[in-house]
Amino acid sequence: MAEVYNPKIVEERIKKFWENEHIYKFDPKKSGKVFSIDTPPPTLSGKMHIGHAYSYSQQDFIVRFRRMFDGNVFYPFGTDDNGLPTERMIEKIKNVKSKNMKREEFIELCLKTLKEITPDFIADWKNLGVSCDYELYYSTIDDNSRKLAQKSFLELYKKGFIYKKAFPTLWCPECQTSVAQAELDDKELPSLFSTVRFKCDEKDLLIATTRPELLPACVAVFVHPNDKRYNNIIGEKAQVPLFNYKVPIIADESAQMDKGTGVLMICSYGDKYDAEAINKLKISPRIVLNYDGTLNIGKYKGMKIKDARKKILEDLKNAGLITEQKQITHAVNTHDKCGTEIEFLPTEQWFIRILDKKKDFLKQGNNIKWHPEFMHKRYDNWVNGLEWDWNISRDRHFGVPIPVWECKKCNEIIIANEKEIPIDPSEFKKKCPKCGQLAKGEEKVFDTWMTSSISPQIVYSLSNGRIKLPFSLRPQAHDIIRTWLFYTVVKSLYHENQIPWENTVISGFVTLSGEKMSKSKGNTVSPQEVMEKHSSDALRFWAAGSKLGEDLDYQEKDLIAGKKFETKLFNASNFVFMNLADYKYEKPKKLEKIDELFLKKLNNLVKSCTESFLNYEYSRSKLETEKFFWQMFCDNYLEIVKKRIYSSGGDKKISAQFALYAGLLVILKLIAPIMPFITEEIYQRHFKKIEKDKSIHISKWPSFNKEERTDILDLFIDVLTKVRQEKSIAKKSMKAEIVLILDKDTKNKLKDLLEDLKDVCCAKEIKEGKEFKVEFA
RNA sequence: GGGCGAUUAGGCUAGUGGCAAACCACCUCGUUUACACCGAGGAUUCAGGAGUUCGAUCCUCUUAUCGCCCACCA
Repeated sequence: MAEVYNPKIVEERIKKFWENEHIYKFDPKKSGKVFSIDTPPPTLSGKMHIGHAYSYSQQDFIVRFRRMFDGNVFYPFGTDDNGLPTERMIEKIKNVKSKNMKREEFIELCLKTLKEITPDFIADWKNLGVSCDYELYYSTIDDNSRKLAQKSFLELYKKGFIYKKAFPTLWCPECQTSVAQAELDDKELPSLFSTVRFKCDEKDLLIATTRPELLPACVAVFVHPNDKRYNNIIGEKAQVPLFNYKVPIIADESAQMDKGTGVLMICSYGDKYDAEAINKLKISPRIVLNYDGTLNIGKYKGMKIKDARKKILEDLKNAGLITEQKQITHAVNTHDKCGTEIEFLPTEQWFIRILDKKKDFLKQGNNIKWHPEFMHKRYDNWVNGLEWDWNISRDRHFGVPIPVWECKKCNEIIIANEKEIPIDPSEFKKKCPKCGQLAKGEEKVFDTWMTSSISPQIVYSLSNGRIKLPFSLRPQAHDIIRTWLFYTVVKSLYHENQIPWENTVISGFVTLSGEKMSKSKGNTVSPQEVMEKHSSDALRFWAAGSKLGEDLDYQEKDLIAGKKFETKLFNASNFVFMNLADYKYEKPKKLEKIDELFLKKLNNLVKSCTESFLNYEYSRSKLETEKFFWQMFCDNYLEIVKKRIYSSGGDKKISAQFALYAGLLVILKLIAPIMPFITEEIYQRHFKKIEKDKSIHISKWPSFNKEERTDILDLFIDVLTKVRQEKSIAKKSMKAEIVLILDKDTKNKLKDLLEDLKDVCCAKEIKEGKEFKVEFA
């Protein structure tokens, strides 16, 4: 009984081998070109999910190819573990609320928890065979990252790109922090659209709203200047119901006549346009919301927004102030981290100026090569739609502190000295150089993207100057084009006045029965279970099944296909080496014609796969190699040379053995980036003693010549197929003996291959006749 | 409403200006000197319309459906 391939044991062993032998260790001393990767640092949140497995596999295909092709890759690994996502995770697993804890206490808990969970988290990446140099490691909260993030702030501040401003900003009442435009999601939510009775000179002025709780925040009423219904009251005052104060009625074109009643209520602050209008008209705002999303006014004080809305509607109704109500659904902006509806609150925040540089960002985008190209448009689309400068401050605890002090007396801003970073300014006061008073340290921290957007600079610092900026490649998924990718471009432009990387490859998503996977829907697949059940190689094989940027449906049978491929590779390799027992690893004096043709075909495959990989088309390469291996190598070539190997000797046999050895090795190398474990196992078992490279993954990518003609072999296969067809029709065994009749032309073309044709067709004789025919004995 | 993408066999996906493809599933057969599996063969397919072309699944326009991103939040 043949040995069965056991991926569970093999993959574990191979993984340890790579680790112990430091196969993927970056060698700064090695000369020549380095292919450098700005690896995405996954957000530390429990476990790797299938989307990670999908996109990290895809980037690893490319990197593994480059390692073999270019000889040296710089492939670091980091974890993104600060800021809101990390806080939320810690709050969840430790069942705490950061806002209820002392800052130092919470930070300590975060750091301690991270230490506990990080190794297990990274283990998933290693299990998947992602070939990073895990010793080139960073965390976005470690000393070096904090230092570089603060340094980035100091530099940009000095260059005038950073400002602090009190401004109605996007605010999440759940997380109690300001957020950035890029952190907004849309949600379709049901809402009650109520028409409310305002008064103007004792006459009703009807205004429709979904936010009655903002009535006390109303500071003005807009009507369209051309709206005949309201022309006559422009300049007069309207009385706000329930709260009984007067606001001006102003003509403004932003009021659309066909929406609601055509009268628009301006509140501080209902949305961005309210904020702009109030700012433009220099009206003083009426702030009715607290940071925690409760109201601060009258009898509604302390109520949450939704409760206050209910209560106010009730009170309006009781006072007969509602004329109409209908249920609608409308899209609202929510916070992508927690799903809470976003509010606008005036707070002091730090911003990086980006709105005035849109053209430059578009230009930078043009200088990067996008794979696939259409992802570039998404970037342009985002840049064109920017409406806010980048808010980089968050009112939270666990993040990189903002290295500034502010003197309350003279409003002087004191930035940290570059020598003292990383620093937490909230821990002590600093003397104001102007007035000598003690200035208070900033308590806000940076948005996590402030740090991850300098990932190229962070990993550059790990390379001791061996790497050049820009990097060769940034791989990532498409959901963070507007954040990670965009912000990295911003930083590189502002700091180094260049693009961060020459290329970017963007992965798609994983779906299940056509639907996007998400925890809330509960339709997720655990990559850990898939690896356990089907092997990491099979998971990667599946991930190689679609192109860059394309979504892929998860189907278990694809995993089974990968597993079958492993079995086939394993068995074919064993079979080949069974037949190489007496082979002296020498070249034959003369190659048999068919062996030569087979090697030419192999050459063409190498050429095509190399071109595909260079073009980031790993799926094309995988498909071609898979087909070649299964059909050309196993089903045809092995069958063709079997008899020659079994029963002949001398140079004829050596010729076949030579081609088998070379063929299998090349196939293994071509598929090695996709399935690193099994190819390594076979290499170690059979090839290592001859090839000498410590690992197949640091061996040289097969070389190739120009495209070779193989028509004769194709003709040979055609004839073979036809013979098999005849046997199938006749319901005969493939081993049934025949007499084969070929037309003169065909027979002549195949004259050097007739012996092989006889062998593989089990033909007693090949005769020349009028046309193709198979005769059974 | 704007942008982008997709639509290929029963399912999931490749692909090409010139015979439409792999895998799984299905049907028929064969297999014991690699492969409790493997092999051989078979049936079935380019969303609809118009245009460019000798020729379109591929290029252009258009319609429809689906997905993603953005905008809309009175």
